[in-house]
Amino acid sequence: MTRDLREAGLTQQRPVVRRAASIKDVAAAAGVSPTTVSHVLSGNRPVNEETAARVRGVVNRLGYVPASLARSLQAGSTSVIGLLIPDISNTFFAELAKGAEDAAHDLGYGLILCNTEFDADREDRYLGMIRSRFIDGMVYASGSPPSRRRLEALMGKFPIALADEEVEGLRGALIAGADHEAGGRLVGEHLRALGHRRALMLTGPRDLRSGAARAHGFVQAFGGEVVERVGDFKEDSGYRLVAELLDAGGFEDRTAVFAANDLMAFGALAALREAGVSVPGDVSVVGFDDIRAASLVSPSLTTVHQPAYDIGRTATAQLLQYVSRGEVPPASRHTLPVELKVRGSTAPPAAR
Amino acid sequence: MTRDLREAGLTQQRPVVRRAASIKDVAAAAGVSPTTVSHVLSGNRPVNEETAARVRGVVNRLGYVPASLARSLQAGSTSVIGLLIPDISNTFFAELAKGAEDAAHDLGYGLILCNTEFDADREDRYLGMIRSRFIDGMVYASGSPPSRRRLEALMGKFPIALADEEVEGLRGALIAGADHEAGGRLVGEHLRALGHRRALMLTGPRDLRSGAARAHGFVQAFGGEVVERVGDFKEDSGYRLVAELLDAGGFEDRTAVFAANDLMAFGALAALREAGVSVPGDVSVVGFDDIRAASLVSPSLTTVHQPAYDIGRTATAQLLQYVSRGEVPPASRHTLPVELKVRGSTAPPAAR
DNA sequence: TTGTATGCGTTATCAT
DNA sequence: ATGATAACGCATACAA
Repeated sequence: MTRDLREAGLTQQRPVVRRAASIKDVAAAAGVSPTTVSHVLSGNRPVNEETAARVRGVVNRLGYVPASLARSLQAGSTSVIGLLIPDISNTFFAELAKGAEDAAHDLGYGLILCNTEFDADREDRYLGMIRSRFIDGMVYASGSPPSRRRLEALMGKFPIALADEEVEGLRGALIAGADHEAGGRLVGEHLRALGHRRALMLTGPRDLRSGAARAHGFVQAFGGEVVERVGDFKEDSGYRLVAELLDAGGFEDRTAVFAANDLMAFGALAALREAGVSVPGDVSVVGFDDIRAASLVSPSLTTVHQPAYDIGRTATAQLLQYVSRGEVPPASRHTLPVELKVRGSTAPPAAR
Repeated sequence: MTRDLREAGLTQQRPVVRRAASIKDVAAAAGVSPTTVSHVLSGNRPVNEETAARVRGVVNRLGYVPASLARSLQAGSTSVIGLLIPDISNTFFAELAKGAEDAAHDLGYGLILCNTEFDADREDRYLGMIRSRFIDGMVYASGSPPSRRRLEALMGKFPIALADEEVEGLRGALIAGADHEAGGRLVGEHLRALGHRRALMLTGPRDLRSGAARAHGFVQAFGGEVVERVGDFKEDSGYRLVAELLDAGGFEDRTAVFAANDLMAFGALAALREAGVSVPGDVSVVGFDDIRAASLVSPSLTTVHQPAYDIGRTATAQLLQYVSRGEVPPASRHTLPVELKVRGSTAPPAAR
């Protein structure tokens, strides 16, 4: 339903924006040079108080606002950076984005949202913004494999910081991320302490370091027998993987599932419920991320809390520290602590 | 924990970014004029194929990418717009942002994320981006009251579209939003049909049209006795309002609560649970928005689904339709349909 | 088919 | 204390 009020005469017809006042217009109206106007506004050099007052009057009267575009061209930087993420509607990335935006805003930078939907073309287009120097830097929070080579060529030439996800085989990067291995370890210890000995692990795509680290920490600390299945971090894949195993009888007497993220854990939960398997009575389920929904589902999900906000904030703040000085950030890693949230989806295995 | 790998010698020392190649550099290296380079790249006029090939070779060799900043200055527009929202970590706005980003991307525009945290200063700073013409337009999705006058001055002068929220007293705007009144009506009818006659309504801030519309539709369709309490759309206020009423005995024999958004409904749910009031046994609770968590809480929340993605997408697509032609959008309203999601938090009132 | 000159709006440099 | 001029990097009107 669309209603156009124009015909109702409720709005005046002035479709085309008229040219905004420029510094020249102000200068002419105030009887001074553009240089003086510039200095009145910037305070970069002393101006006679009377002259300044006159200029300010004209500025107000004309509603003059300096064109930041021209300023950027002259300065060689835009004070805008990009944030590249796969999916803003995933609360993990939304929190990360919030941290990034906060950090950017604090330092006077704007943030362009580059939502890729895991689409390589889209990612490429956004990476083009940094090559065309429309943005001063990029916080990159998506480990989608196709772009690694592209990223490699950019990094070192342009200021890029990695958030959350290490990209396999990428050297020399500034990165802020959670301690994935410790997270996996916490889960392993928790399940082991509860008495579980046979587990199913749902991993993320093979080429993501974070996933490997989670798996490694888990397997090591758990000590028991672990079967791995590769998913894609989406709810569907968690569902499918578990359902398939259940159907094929491959689940056997496994009593625990560790999913590499909460979404896949939700999928696993759904598959188990449909199959009439009780959680945590028959099988315990653990996720990773601690997105908001994790504490709301029933049973509530035991998971590893990732400091998404801090990851975004740290990556951005670190990046800007270098960007603001016109430098490319050096390789360094900022590891943020994780925390195991024990909730209702884990319990000791049922006695057999 | 921060580890700097620089000292480890793992990265080469080239801190400062060297000047990128410009069109002049390409022209000189190819032995042609900048004009020709420009035309080879833009295709705006025919160029001899040999010349063009030579130019392209140099472009590749030098890694030349046109500075979009300079292009924007010349063109008078940046192909970037802003999206102003109060809180990206609220899934409603995250979905809206996704829709906006999709629409912007489809039309070749970038989107600057302006997260205000309901902070007026922050909002002002972001609105400044449009005055300085760094962005070509703004999708405004926050009805925080302090800025109405500021907004009024901008609208008509700059391309702004309102998403989701009508700002009270603002005329002449392009707006895309849900059918709030119909939503309220659906809830009223639902509760009435279940047999409820006395309800508590938790509204949003007084000066938001959407809230008023929801309340109006609800009160009218419900027909019974309604007590209203004003909240601020945050979970806390839903909790506080209900807890206070419960403590003061003001809840009386009310059997239903309609919160103007899901967050407040969650708060209400928590307050009722703490007071030992069963939902939906003793009291039914209804929310508004249908954020992801609504279907996950226990009991799952009956609520009105708002098409957040569509709202963001529609507002943005409409705005860009005018922006791309250098026009200021005319007043028009795009009303998107809502849908009642009946879940576990509503039931007939207990017989007394 | 190609080149020259000009302008976009600002700030820095160099003069006065 | 103020101004003239150049430069940022590109696109285009005009000329050849």
